[in-house]
Amino acid sequence: MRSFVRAAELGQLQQAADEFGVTQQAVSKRIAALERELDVRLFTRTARGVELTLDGQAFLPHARDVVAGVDRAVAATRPGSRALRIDVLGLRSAQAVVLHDYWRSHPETNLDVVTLRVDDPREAAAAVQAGDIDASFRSVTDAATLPRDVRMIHAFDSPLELLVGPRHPLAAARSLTPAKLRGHRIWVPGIAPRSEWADFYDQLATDFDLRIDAAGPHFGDEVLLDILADSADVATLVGSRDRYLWPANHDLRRIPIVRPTLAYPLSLILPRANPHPGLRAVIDHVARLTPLPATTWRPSWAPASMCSSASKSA
Amino acid sequence: MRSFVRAAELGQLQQAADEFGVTQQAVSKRIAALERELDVRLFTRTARGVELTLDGQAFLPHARDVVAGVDRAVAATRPGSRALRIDVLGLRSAQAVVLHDYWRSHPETNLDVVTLRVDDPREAAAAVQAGDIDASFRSVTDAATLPRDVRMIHAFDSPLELLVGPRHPLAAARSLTPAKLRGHRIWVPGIAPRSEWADFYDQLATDFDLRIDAAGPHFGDEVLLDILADSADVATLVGSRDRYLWPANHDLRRIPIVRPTLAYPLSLILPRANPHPGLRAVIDHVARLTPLPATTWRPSWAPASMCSSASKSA
DNA sequence: GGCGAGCCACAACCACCGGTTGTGGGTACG
DNA sequence: CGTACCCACAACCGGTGGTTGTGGCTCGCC
Repeated sequence: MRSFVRAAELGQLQQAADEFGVTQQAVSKRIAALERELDVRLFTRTARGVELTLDGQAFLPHARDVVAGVDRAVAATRPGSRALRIDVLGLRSAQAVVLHDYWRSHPETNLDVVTLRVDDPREAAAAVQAGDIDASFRSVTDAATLPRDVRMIHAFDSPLELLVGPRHPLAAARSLTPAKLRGHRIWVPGIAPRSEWADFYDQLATDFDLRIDAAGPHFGDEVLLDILADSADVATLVGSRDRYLWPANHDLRRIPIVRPTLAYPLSLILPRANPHPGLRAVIDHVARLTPLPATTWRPSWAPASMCSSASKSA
Repeated sequence: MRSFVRAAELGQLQQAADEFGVTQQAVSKRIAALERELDVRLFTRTARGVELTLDGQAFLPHARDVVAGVDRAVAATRPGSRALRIDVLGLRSAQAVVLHDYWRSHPETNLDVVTLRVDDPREAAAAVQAGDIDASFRSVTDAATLPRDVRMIHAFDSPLELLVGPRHPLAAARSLTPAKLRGHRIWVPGIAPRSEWADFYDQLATDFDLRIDAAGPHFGDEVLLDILADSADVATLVGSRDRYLWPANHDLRRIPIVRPTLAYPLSLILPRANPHPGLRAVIDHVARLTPLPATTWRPSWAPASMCSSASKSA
């Protein structure tokens, strides 16, 4: 395809061959192979070179697209020149959704979203330190435990919603206060002990006298959603921006929690020295997300909400 | 790359190999070759399959992009399932610009713009008839000469502007009436005798008593622009939507012509039976272009301006 | 008009890529 | 603790994709 594109631009196989450092015959065979594979003629051969046929003209932009895509793909892994790479906790998490929003409003940025698949923010910090990733969205319970080379800035707060099946007694509510959850069983599987989420739910249960069951392994979202859809007494908590309900909707309901809103604080871990230049725009973007009400509940270790002033410190 | 994408989705080389109808070892070698070429590890191998590394995660969407691009590329040439293919007279012509506008407002359409490189509308009609292209923007002086299998509908009128260099006596005008052009030399090179353009300029010269010099070969836009920029007495006519002034601007001026506006009529030639379904939207789009004033001059063979009702007949 | 200069295509040749089969190592599970 | 399953490595082999050599074709120029 590279040969085809270049030959089409130059109008000659010979020159293209020279540029690629191969013989004219090699390029001729490449084109011939391409034509054989597509079963169309791409060039009309003339005495002074080649000229695109209709099929060739139609093919050319797509071929350009492909070679550019290949270049982007290899650039995405080359340590020196690689795109902005940000770690999130799960591709359907609120962080991922916010990043996706950012990318949609800035489609020109070369952004790769990855998941480290580790719970511990310190491991994420180590990956940032090592340069494996440029930044990581995490909730850091104790900033002092981070390595010296990385720092952390508050990104945004993710408000929680209750997710229940149609037979649950709270299924019809339009919104709920935390007090209304008292006595109901809230099941949040897959929470590693002593992780950032465990701490969060511990405090939440204590402060509002809730019954949050964080035990048991997580067998995947689909299993969880299946159970919720069938159950009349199990509910779970999800971030309002989390992208759930993906497989077959299941007729589940998301019910906002208010007075106070419950917020899970998310910070961005980034290197103290030479952060990726593209990070600035991302930070600005998350800082402009609609702020939560002043009465919002946050865990004790949450950083003070900085609103849009956070971007200044980047 | 296909193997990589599929293996990443399935989490196993084995299954991917089964799908591709090759052995597991073959896929393993493909992945290994990719990793060697990129000089990164894409998968971590586990006992129950493979899992993406960070680099692999970053690479995956780009790889998906590439394979999708390849699929689009081959689809663009396959006769059965190919994209909407429309012929225009030059990639910088008003027709091409209008199509580009259309594509920008409907990025999802798979549109290929090609140039047949023939002047004669009947040749374009033959290409439409043969199925080489789905439609062609042309100015047809005599609809009766078209083959029975194709038909023609009015697309839009392209208003003309005068293009002059800074030293030309008319260079300072904000707009001009055709009468003001009288006596000035207008040079329109590259017009084949008895072509649609030749007829157009003949009538124009006659109706307004102008001096239009259509002789001489066309050595390319750059040469024409060079000559215009230097000359104090040569001007030319261009469509207001034509994408000229491309190389280095040359300090040329485009001066609209009004009272009356001079319009070059463009029709769309399309097959009478089974036109490409995507054509409807294109026709609707060009029909919605801002109409020209009622006093607009058109050549005698121009179809009556149908405004937006043209789309009905598609 | 004949001739040389550029092109591209075809033929023959050969290295190596990309598939095959066979086998071994590692991990999870009953 | 054996079994099942998956991936990697080795040896092998045909075909792809490069090379050199050559021929045909079309310009443009004496």
